[in-house]
Amino acid sequence: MPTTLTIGKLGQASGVNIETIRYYERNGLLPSPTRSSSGYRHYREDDVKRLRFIRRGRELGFGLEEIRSLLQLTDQPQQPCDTADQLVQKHMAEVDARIRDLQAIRAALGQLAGCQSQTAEHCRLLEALEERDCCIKSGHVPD
Amino acid sequence: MPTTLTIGKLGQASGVNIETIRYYERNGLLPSPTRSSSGYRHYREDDVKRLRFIRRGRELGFGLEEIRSLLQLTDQPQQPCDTADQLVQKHMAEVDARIRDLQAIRAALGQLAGCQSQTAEHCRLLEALEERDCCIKSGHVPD
DNA sequence: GCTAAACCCTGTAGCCGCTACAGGGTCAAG
DNA sequence: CTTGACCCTGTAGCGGCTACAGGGTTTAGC
Ligand SMILES: [Zn+2]
Ligand SMILES: [Zn+2]
Ligand SMILES: [Zn+2]
Ligand SMILES: [Zn+2]
Repeated sequence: MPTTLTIGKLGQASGVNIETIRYYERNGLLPSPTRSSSGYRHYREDDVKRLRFIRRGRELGFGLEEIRSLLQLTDQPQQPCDTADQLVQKHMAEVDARIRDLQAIRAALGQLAGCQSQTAEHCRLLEALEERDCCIKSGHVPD
Repeated sequence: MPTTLTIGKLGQASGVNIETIRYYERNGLLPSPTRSSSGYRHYREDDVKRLRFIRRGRELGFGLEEIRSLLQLTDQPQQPCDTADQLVQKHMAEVDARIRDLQAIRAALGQLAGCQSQTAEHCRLLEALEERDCCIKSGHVPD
């Protein structure tokens, strides 16, 4: 049982791509690990936890800056957590807004699906995008 | 009533940002317009329509490549429109998937909102991201 | 001991769809 | 004739990765 991990093992253990791990290091989300004499990175178990933290944050849709401030908070357990809670609220509102936008898009697409025309001339989608008042408004029905 | 438009007027008429118009031209979505002797772009009414087409496509969430192929189709009214219809189906499935993902995120966030703890140590969000079995699993209730 | 595969390193560039400059030239109103 | 609004090109940045190229290192098998 090794006490340190190479970047490949860390990737496996955390479920994060190797290139992404290096990217996080460059961006200061993951501390620079110790290096072997030949320059290989060597990680500790803590780094697995930290990476998994980041990954779950990403899965919830948080941005890297938000995750950065959450990570900072975990290092100071006695600090008040209202910034974290505000982050949840703000993010939840954004998610709600995106869902609403997508549902509007989805509804519009539903109107355009199931085109009966065979040709572009009276295609539902194209008429809608061109704002042509043909089949939809004038009641023309394609063969 | 001018027969040609400068890029600024085109932007106003179409609701598309000037920089975006030039970007579309670079990417071949909008044909290169004629130029005045001093190099200014001069657009025709058709270009307004084309830009509005692109804008509505974007509002429905289509990518520029998809819009490019739809634009091609509008120039050939006798062509079959099945590629357009398949595009709608495919895109609608993507939107549905995206909505489902966001709803899962939204539900997870709902569980994490309304944290009662005052400190980071027992913050709902942080415990969840750290996968710590504290308040949630062990039933510990913060003050 | 040697070779081949599997791993690691740095640095750079690409993805999408814009947006924002910097550093110039041009045109119209007063 | 100046001022300000417009226009031009070219380049770089956003977020969050991902994919090389072109090297060096370690490890397993023979
Ligand atoms: Zn029609
Ligand atoms: Zn159709
Ligand atoms: Zn707790
Ligand atoms: Zn909290």
